[in-house]
Amino acid sequence: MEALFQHMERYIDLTAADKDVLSETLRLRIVKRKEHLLEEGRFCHSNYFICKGCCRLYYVNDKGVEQTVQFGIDNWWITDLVAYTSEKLSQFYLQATEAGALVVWDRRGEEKLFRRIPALERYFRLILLRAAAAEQQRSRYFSDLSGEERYHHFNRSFPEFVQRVPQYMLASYLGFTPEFLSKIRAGKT
Amino acid sequence: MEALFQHMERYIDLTAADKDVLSETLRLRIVKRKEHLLEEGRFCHSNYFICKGCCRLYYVNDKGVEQTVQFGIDNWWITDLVAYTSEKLSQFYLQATEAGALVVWDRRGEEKLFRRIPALERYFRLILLRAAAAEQQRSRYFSDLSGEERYHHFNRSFPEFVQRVPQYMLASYLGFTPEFLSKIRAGKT
DNA sequence: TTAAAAACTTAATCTATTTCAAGAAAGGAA
DNA sequence: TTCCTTTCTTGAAATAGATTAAGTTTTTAA
Repeated sequence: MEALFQHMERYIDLTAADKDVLSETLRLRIVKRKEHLLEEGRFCHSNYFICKGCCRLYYVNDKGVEQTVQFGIDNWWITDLVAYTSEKLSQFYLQATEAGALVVWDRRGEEKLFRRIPALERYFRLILLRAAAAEQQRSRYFSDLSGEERYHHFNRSFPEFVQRVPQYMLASYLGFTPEFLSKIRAGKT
Repeated sequence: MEALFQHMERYIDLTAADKDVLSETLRLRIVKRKEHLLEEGRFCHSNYFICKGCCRLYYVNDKGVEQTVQFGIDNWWITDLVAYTSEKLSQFYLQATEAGALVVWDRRGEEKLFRRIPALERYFRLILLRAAAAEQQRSRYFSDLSGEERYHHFNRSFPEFVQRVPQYMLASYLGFTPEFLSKIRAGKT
């Protein structure tokens, strides 16, 4: 929980009272490797802050193949935002790819929190802004680079991360097949 | 400007005084077809609310081809978020694809506005949340559908919009070449 | 410590999409 | 209207990456 406070304090000021309110309202969840936080066809009541660990948002296509659309690591928020905001059934799975600890932010009770700690509006505005900026960049790399270039670029940008997840998850995130990633690696290392 | 107030009031309450402050701080800008609001290599001081019209964010790749990464129409905000938030030089062009009217939100003066009208934090949080949710959906369609399917899906979802922009802009936005789009169209309609 | 499951590799074949090149149509300005 | 620019079309040849299938290596759980 301390990890979340520190993250928030990068963007806003929190009083001791604010932290008490947050501690009382939010709860910690310990997850095992491969544990699901959300499955397709379920309602999504929570947004998750990753204190420690790695999660991925993925879906399963008609052929039964898992496609990862987003990764989250320490100090990121992750959830199925469509399901979370619209109260519709989720079209995604949310899974911990390694053991870790999360803070669970519940949609029910969210408004109360925003009313009690208005600075949270700002906090989420700012992290969503960062995410949107990152997404514009990613859009660009995605259309500008070939699959192979995309892999090398990602590898250079996040070398430690590439070690943390299975290749097949990374491949689908980067927009190609695991077999192709295997070839890229064979060609260069 | 009235268009912006109406949009804000979908998410937050605005007093008459709030509107006065906004009117005094923000300014309206009329744009012609093809007019640029931002060019590569420039600083980006503004975020734009499109009252009426259509804009696109694009870059020019090594081959000199324009790649559209985002469209905005009536009631959307658009800018180069990396350049806007980091105060670095822009890597994108922002262009009006048709004549229109925009509200210019200036970064300098932004903090003052947030302090005077704290509800704006919430407004931007909520629209960024929507954008992030839409982006997760888009990510999914992008990896799940073939180029041709993506075009048909987009065409079905936004039929009126497809008429509004040149095919080559749409093609790069959908992730393929104008020639290919031409062939898709020839094949069906 | 071992068996089973999960993850990765390799190679041959196949295909969606790109590239190139040239011409046709449409649109705007004069 | 006419010209000039922009946008769109068409077809042939090339290619990045997918698919399939089988085998190998690594990891996990018992």
